[in-house]
Amino acid sequence: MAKSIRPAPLHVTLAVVFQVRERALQVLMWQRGRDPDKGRWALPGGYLDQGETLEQSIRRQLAAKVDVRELAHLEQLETRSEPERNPRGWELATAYLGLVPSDVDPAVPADTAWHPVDPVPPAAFDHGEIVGAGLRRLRAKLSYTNIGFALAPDVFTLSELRTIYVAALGREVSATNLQRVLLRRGVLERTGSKRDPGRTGGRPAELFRFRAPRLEVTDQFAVLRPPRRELRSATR
Amino acid sequence: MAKSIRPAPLHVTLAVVFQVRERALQVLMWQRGRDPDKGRWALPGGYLDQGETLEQSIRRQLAAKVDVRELAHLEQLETRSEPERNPRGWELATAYLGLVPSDVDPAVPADTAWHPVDPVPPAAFDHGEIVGAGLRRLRAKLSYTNIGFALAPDVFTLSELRTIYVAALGREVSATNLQRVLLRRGVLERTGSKRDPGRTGGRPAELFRFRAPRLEVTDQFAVLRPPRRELRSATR
DNA sequence: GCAAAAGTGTTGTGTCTACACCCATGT
DNA sequence: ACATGGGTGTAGACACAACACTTTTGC
Repeated sequence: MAKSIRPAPLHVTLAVVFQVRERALQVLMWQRGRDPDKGRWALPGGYLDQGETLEQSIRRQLAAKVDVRELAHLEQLETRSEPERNPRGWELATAYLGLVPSDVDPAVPADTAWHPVDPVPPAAFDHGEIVGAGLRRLRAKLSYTNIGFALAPDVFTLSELRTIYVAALGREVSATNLQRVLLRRGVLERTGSKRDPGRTGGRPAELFRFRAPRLEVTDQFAVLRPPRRELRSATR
Repeated sequence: MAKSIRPAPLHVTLAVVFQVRERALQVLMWQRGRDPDKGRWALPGGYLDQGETLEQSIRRQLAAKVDVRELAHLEQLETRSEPERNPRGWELATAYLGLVPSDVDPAVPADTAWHPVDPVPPAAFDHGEIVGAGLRRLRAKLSYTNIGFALAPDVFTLSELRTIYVAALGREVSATNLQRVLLRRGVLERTGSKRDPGRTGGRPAELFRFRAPRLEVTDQFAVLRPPRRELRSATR
């Protein structure tokens, strides 16, 4: 068979793992101890093993290297193939987007840390561009899907959710309108219970939760909508 | 170096190439002459060569196999990795979405043909799912980007454009509203000239063209829009 | 009572669909 | 004249941002 003589590239999986921490969107990276790009920050990941899928591979890398089993969402981002992307040799990389809810604090190895994403930290190889791609994907999906569930705790007040959206989108979001948009779409639901106000007082906040724990498109036909008849029978 | 002993999967690139032909969205496939999956239809593509990028690879495959240089748009779709996806052995596949304007008719080899996409033809391997992914991507982008430029001729009447959107979306679209939506967004512009009516008469149709020949997001903030102040300064 | 925090009422705006109507041509 | 295909006017639906206002607590 010709298979054994055909050259094949090495293949790695990488993950852009985001979490909202201290009111900022942060990305998990580790500091390279060796050349090339020694001292720069790299995305977690590693080589694909024989017989595993890309998703199994990135889950394995994340579980082994950074004890992140709290991954609430994981989706494929893109596959990079520039021959010069790794100076050591030909290597393809398939990147994933991972999201961790804001109420957990995974233990990470000594060389690994969370970095605010606003200025992307000096990154190894093409990892800075990959972080940018993850950021664009996350921000887009925040407006037309329920992806917020993967960044938020199980239950939360609306001002907590607002903090998360502000951090992730990098701009102001009003709690008033956030509530109405997400409730109307059926993305959020009220739990019925309330949170005790602090010693500073104030009206007790209602607790909400996301209705579905999986990604759903909530605003499928933002524009160029199908005729109303179809909408009513198919979507409603 | 450890590189030479690490097992790496073979890597192929595939393309879902769509064109609107005879008022239907069709996909380019070739019929396999050998097992596995002999007689079933497969997407064009082939093995990645050393030192080339995925995009170079799929462009080479398309140019060599099916003389499609009229590709008006090409974007990466997804990378598939299920170990059993090719029974002959471990093989990853990176799929691309390609679009051909409706006014050209590329010459294709004898084993290759266009297939209406409504029932996806009996496909080899996981190619049916890949066609589905391409279809979803195209349909979504038709509503929030200018991607129609890649399916339409350089200039066209609105009823011609309507035919293309109807075929691609698989549902009714009114020419009236299509015109207004696309004109308002600045996606379309009038050429100033008109098309002669046939011998059947009728008011001569204005000719339009897409303003930009590259993909642009035209409806970035479909929902959860940023505050008006930011919109005015940044977008307008 | 008053400050603080949360939630609701309401208005205005922009963008879309739907449909009636008007326009320009060939026969 | 009138059939035919193309374009416009306009009303209504809807979802959103903005902001004033009300509710509920602690002190």
